[in-house]
Amino acid sequence: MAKSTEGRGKSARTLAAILEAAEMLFARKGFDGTRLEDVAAAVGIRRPSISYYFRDKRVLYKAVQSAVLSGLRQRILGALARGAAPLERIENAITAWVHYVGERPATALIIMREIVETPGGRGPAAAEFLAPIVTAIRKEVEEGQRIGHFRAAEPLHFVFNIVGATTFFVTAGPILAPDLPFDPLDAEKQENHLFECLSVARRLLGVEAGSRVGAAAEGAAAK
Amino acid sequence: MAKSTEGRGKSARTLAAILEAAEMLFARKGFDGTRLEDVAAAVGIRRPSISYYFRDKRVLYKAVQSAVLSGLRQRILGALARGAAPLERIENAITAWVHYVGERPATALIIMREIVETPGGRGPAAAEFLAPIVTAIRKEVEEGQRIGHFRAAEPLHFVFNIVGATTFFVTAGPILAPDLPFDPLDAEKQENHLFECLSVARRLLGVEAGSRVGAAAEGAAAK
DNA sequence: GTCTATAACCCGATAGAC
DNA sequence: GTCTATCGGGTTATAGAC
Repeated sequence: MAKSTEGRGKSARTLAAILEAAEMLFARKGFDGTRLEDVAAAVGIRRPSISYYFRDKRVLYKAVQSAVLSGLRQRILGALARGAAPLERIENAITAWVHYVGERPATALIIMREIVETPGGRGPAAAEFLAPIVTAIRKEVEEGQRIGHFRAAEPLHFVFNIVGATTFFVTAGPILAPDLPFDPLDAEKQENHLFECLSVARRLLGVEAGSRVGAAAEGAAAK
Repeated sequence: MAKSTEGRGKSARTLAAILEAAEMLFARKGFDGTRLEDVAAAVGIRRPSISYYFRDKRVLYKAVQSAVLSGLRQRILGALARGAAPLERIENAITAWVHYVGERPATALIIMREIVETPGGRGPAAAEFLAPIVTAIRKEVEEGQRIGHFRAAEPLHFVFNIVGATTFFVTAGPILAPDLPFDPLDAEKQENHLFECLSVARRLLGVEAGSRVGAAAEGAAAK
C-alpha cells in the first residue's frame, strides 16, 4: 500500500527476498538455528546488509511470523464469516485452514515452533494472531450448541484435534514414517486429509455424517 | 541391572537427578535453549560435573530422548499386543498413548521438537523410536482392512490425526487459548480427550460407534 | 566426584568505508 | 544500499586442583 512496501526500487525487492528466505529458514531451523548469515546467503547479500532492513534478528522473526500468521487469520476469519449456520461456517473455516497450510507449508512449522517455545517463556509471540482465530471458532461452536445443532462438549478439544491433525499431517511424515514416501503437498492427499478433517469435525460436534452443508462455499473460502 | 545403573552410590543418584532435570529442561526450552549450567543448577552441582556423567551435551540429550521415547514405545507395543481383533488392539494402543503422555508430559514436547527439527537436518534422532510404533499401528490397520473390519484409507492419516490431536491437547493451550484456564493434566479432561480420540479413531477407520470392544484391557494397557 | 579457571568458538551487532 | 572489519556476549568443553 504505502510506498515503503510497494515500491519498485531495489530496496523493496531485497526486502521481499529477505522475508521470503527468512520464512523458509526460520520454519526449518527455528530462531536459534537460523544464522543471519544463511539468510543473507540465500538472498545473495552479506550479513550486515540485513541490518539495513531489520534492526535485529528478533524484528526480522516477528516480521516473518506476522506475515504468515496474519495471512492465516485473515483467511480463516473470512471463511468463518461465510455460511448460514454454525456448521457451515466451521466447515468453511476448516477448508480455509487446510488449504492455507497446504499453500504455505511454513505455517505448520512456525505454529509448532511457537507452541513448543511458549512454555520456555521465550516471547508471548504468536498468541496475538492465533488466539483470535480460536476464539472465533469457539464462539461458533458454542452458538451451535446453544441452538441445539451440536452436542455439548469442550470446544477447545475440537480445535486442538483439527489443528493438531493438519499440523502433523504436513510435518510429521519424515519422523513418524521415515521410510515411507509420503508427500503432504500432493494435492490428492491434501483433499483426502481435508475430507477426513470434515468428517472428524462432524463426529466431534455430534452431527450426523448425512447432510451436505459445507462444500458449497469452498471456492470463496479458498480465496 | 548392571552396577552402573542400579548402584546405590552417590554416582547413581546424581546421574538420575541429571536425567530428570534435563528431561524437564530439554522439553521446555529445547536443545539450544537449555544451558548445561541450568541443568547443573537444578541438580545442585556445577556445570563441569555433568561432564563426568555425559561426555557432551548431545549425549545427554540422546539419553533423555531415549528414556522418554523407549518408554513410550514399550508401552504402546505392549498394549498393541493385547486384544483379539485389530480394533481392540488399536484402541488399547491409543489408550496407552494418551495415558503415557498424561503421566509424562515431556513426551509431547519432545516429540514436537523432534518433528520440527527434522527438516532442519539436525540429527536423525527420534525416528529410531517412533517409526517402529507407527509401523506396528499401520500393520494393524492394514490387517483390519484386509479382513473387512475397516474401510480403505491411508493408515498414516489415521496415525497423524490421533498423535497430532493428543500432542496439541497437551501443549497447545497456552498459545491457542492463552486467556482460558485450560489444564491438560486434569484427569477428567484427559479421560474426556481419550474418549474423543477413540471416537475419532472409529470414525476414521469406518467402524460404527456402537460396539464396545476396547475398554476392557484398559488396566493392563496403562500398566 | 566435584570443583575453579580458562581456553576456544560461534554469532549477532555495530562502525565506518565505498 | 551494500560492503569489510571488528568488537563483545554467551556457552561449551577441558585442564587440572581438591
